Amino acid sequence: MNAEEIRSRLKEKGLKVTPQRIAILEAFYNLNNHPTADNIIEYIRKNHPNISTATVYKVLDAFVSCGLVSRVKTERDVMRYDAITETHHHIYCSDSDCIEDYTDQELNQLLMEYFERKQIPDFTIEDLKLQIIGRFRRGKEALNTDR
Amino acid sequence: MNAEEIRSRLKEKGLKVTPQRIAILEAFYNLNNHPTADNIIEYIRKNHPNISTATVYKVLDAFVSCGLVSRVKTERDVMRYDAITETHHHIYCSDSDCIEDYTDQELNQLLMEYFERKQIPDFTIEDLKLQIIGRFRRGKEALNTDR
DNA sequence: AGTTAAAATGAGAATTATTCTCTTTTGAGA
DNA sequence: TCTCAAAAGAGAATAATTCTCATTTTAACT
Repeated sequence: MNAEEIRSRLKEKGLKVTPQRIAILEAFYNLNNHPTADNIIEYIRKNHPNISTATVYKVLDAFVSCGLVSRVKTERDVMRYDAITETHHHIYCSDSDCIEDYTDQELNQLLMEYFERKQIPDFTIEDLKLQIIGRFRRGKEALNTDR
Repeated sequence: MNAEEIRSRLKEKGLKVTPQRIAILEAFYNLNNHPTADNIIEYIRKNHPNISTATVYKVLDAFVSCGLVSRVKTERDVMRYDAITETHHHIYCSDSDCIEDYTDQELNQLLMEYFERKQIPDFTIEDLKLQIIGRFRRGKEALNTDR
């Protein structure tokens, strides 16, 4: 994902292109997984030492509003963000803060079919996200160093 | 759920029975849905005006540790708690902070069967929670005043 | 290229939820 | 009843996020 692609991503969403926004969106594509605001600040400060904290939060809000990224629900009091926009699910390690993505079209299909049969009265579903909570067995664990 | 039942709930979990803990657990059964620490504080202060904030947080942590309640993942920076311990899912209104419960044995079954077929390598599933995100249509909405 | 208005940024203060510290009190078993 | 570890209380401390407002920048329009 180069700078030009990032610019056009921003433009597509009707966002003004600023160096700060480019840096932050770039951070998403370079940081492994589900970063916190702080992860992003730390990352971008390497090359842009004077982007302010407030800006990062404001940009993140803007990105969330336009659907460029989404917030990840967690049990902790730090917000995490996700730049994957296609339907996917999350694996939450219960012995660390690691969150991994889980994408499987079959699961999506299964859920869609289920809710076609079982309507929730007066409710329109916009998204379905499965939280898969559990733990990785030792060995594999070392490979999952997402925070 | 009377005071005696609440006492024995606490004892079952090996927790010391204190008036504060009784009040807080009682609050869960009287407050509608997925309260925040603040909702609980507000509620219990009516009858126990001098329970401190720190105590409420400490008690909530204790309850979470012993599985009496669980934290609910949200996109906001307030923690919400849930006293339902059986497997269930959550309906998140995207236009309010309302979270409703969704319980259906068939869905649980469907998910279990799916993951029996599709194992996640080196991962042991402890819980599956579906986030059903969307919005209630007007009319019904007035009935869903969970914050 | 220059002008302009609206939007974005930066710096730091402010706020909010939560946690910590430390002293006092209390529950529950001996 | 006594004892002591655990729990509670008060308020300070912390951490993440939001706010304020003066300054700068973007992008559309000459």
